[in-house]
Amino acid sequence: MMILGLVKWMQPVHGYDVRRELLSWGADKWANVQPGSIYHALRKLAQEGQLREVATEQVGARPARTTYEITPKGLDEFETLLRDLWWGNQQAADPFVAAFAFLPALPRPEAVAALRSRGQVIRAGVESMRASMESSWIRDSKPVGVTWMYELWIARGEAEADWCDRVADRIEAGVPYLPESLAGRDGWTAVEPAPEVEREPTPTPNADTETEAETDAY
Amino acid sequence: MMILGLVKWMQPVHGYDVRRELLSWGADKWANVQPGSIYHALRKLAQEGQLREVATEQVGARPARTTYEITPKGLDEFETLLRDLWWGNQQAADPFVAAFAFLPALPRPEAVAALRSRGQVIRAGVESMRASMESSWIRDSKPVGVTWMYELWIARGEAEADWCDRVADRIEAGVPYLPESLAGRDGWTAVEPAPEVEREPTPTPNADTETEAETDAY
DNA sequence: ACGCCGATAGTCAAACTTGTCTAATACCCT
DNA sequence: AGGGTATTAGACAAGTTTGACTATCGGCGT
Repeated sequence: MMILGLVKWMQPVHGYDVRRELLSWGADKWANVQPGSIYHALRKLAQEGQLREVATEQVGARPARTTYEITPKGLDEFETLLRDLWWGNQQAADPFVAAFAFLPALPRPEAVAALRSRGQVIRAGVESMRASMESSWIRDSKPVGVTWMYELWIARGEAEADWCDRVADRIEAGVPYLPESLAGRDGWTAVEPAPEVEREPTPTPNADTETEAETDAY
Repeated sequence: MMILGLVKWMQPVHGYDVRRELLSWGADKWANVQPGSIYHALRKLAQEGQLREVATEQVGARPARTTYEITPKGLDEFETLLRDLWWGNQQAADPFVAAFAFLPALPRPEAVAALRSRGQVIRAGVESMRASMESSWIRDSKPVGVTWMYELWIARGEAEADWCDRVADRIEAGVPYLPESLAGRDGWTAVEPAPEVEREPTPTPNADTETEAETDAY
């Protein structure tokens, strides 16, 4: 419950504020919270007694906005939730890994190309993060934790980019996909060769905050 | 949709088979596919014409089971889906990062302890993965891709564990959370000191068997 | 021979997410 | 002043995921 935490820290807030803060953190990318979910979450939390409605003002004929603040019960819940996340160790779901599981379904040259491209994209992302980490804007207008988070992403990114290259090399070298014991087995026939259009690293829209280096990619 | 791929490779299958295969891959952890979703997915895919119902047998008085196989349309869809995932680069949502964002809400000593513990847990996981990678069972009864996936996890894990230690050191050293420019600002008051119950590193995650993960809500 | 346990196969309602829509106001540029 | 765009707040329906639940069959220990 990110949202609980945000309310705690921005008290009292209305949904729109929460939404903006989340987006400014880029949290829609790394937490599973899209703007659309916020209001529902707020209402549900309020109804569970973890938040309390504090006021409902209306400006002109615009939608009325309701401000919330956290209740002791909510604080409590936040605390345990936070601790669970800090102490617990859960493996995040990664769509790429899922796709990688189907490695043999892709023609070798394409797999190699994809991995190489991925490696590059990741490295570019790492670079751009490193840059914005050093930018003074981040450095002295955001809590240090933000920088540290960047460091984590960078570390992960580097590890992953290296892995991409390593694996690409192996695939290129023709390492067989199956151990001999299963050699005959197929069903793992590759998908049609390739869609002739050569792919370029999909231009991922990025850049929340400034530092708009169009060096794309996360 | 992983499931399409699985059906392609195990054709013809019924839901339960898919479920078992997924669980045997541990895919409920790293893909977002819980057993409960499978049947819904199958029906939806069938209804969209990407799968075709092939038979419905019934053994005794047990629930009837329906077997599916993939259609050309499904193959097509799978192909593009697969390529999107291989080429696209999307940042996976990570609950820990979300929690880390609330760093200042935790008393320093606890944050340090939690990070250290996390580092250890991750290292232990890495070790156990390394072990099962070397085990002959994996080596010659599973596709090589599996080993490579382990390598990825190991690389990531090592990067992350190091990061944990680094950050723990800094927090311990008392590095301030906010830049001076924001020094006065609070609202980031830490949560109650600590629930005196000492936490222990969650039981070391074992690579090929179950690992508990707790649900987070928003 | 009998009861218990785990595997088999799948259903279902509830919870959660998400993208899209509305509709008024503020801002900007010429 | 006028017209276009962006911002402000939030509602909503549709789609997905999930955990909990059924009910049967096959073995295994005793």
